[in-house]
Amino acid sequence: MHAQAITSTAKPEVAHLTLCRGLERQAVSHVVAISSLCKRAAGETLFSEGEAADGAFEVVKGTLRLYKLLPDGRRQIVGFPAAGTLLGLAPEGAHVYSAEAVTDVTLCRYPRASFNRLVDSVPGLARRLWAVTADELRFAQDQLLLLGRKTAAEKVASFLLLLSDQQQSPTEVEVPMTRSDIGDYLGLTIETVSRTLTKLKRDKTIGLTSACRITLRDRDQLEALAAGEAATES
Amino acid sequence: MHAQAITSTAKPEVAHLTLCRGLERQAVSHVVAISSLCKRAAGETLFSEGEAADGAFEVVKGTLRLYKLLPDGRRQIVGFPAAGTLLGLAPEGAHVYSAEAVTDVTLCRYPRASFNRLVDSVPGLARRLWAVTADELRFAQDQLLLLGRKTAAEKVASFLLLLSDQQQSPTEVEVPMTRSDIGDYLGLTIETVSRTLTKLKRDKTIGLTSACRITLRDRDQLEALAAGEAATES
DNA sequence: CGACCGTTTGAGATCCTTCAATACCAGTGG
DNA sequence: CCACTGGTATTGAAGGATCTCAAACGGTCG
Repeated sequence: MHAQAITSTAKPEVAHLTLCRGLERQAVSHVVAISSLCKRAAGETLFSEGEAADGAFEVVKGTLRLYKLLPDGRRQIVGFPAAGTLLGLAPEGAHVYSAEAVTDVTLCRYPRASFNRLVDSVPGLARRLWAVTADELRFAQDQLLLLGRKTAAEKVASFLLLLSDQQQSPTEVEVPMTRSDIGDYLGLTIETVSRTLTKLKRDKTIGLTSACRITLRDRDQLEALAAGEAATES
Repeated sequence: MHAQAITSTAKPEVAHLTLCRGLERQAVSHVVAISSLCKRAAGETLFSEGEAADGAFEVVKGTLRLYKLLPDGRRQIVGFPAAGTLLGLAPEGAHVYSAEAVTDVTLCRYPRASFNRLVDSVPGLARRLWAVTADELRFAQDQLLLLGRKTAAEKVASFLLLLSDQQQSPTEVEVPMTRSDIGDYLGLTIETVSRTLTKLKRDKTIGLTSACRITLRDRDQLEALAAGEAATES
């Protein structure tokens, strides 16, 4: 809980970063030239909605939460970027969401000005960034379907499968975020999240080793739920 | 209701299309060269989720609805693109949502292969498309907040202001879509949409000339509602 | 006029929330 | 070692916003 914001200028091992995939040797060296490492302890803020966006980031290690707030404090989390995710890419002005560290995180930072020059000078980079952003858009639209039309159980099932995908672990997932984070991501309250998990446990669809460690015992059932195949089990 | 799908190869007056804004004279002529006009009557399908994406479109006239379905028929509308909107831009494979005409529509179509060549050959185009997609992403994230955390009244108020913006009409909006469309856009049922509109009318916040014609009588109140400023009026 | 389709309105049910209490877990200090 | 504390998670009971089901209304078209 003790805040400790470290921003080093040490060059990350940038060659295998997401931003560099598919780039030529020389282009990669340019990316390395402008990047710097940046760390945040769990709970710390990376940037806030409305602040000037002074650059882009790539998550190297750990998990962030990105969220938007309503004036009275209602919160909607729009994503939990993990290692390999680019963020803060497009905004030509202010950040459109806030970013906090869920766990201790390491990031790679690209200052706005040099990043823009890079995009102009490296052929194909704009197109790659376009593709990345288009992927995020697709993901956001899936989330629209989830928030607008799925039930609590379907939402939670979708979320567990998302974690499973992210962690490339078909049966065992780590849940670094709190129930409150999960609720604000799925448009539910913490109580509903908790109750839904308990119900899935009773049904032997999942196992709850601890609050942050979940076993996917019946992946088929979870996938049916997440897909919305109205298979209402008694 | 009688289906009538016309696809002409007549060149649209493409010079002032969204895709061309900011492009040089020669580049514009290239865009013109690959584009074709395309029309759909109200209710007709432009493409369906899962189909191969054979090109991109720009709405020239009219309104579309883009939506995703769950297996049991639950529908989430992800957007109502109107004139000036580009769509089907990014997908390297299948469409990720279905598109239908809400009103009679005119579109400009860019076939995939030539469009891709264009993106590679026109400097700055990829970057522009990236910016367009980033804008859509931002919009989708606002919609996440709406679906996940706003009340029915806040959702409807946001929707009316969106229409007002789209139509650049501060007090009078045309509602071309049905209550069912609105409900599936806001994550509500048609009954709740209708009741909410009736309540806003009783409160003299809006006027309901007819089902598809709404007067914004108290824009401040609508904006306060849409922003989520928990101003619960008696 | 009468049928049709979308909208509005009403009454009751439901899912999820709210409020409140209890349980759990880790860290701290006695 | 164990009680205490603070924070998070779980569980319970009651309430409410929205949904479901059903009927009435209203505009359009033949």
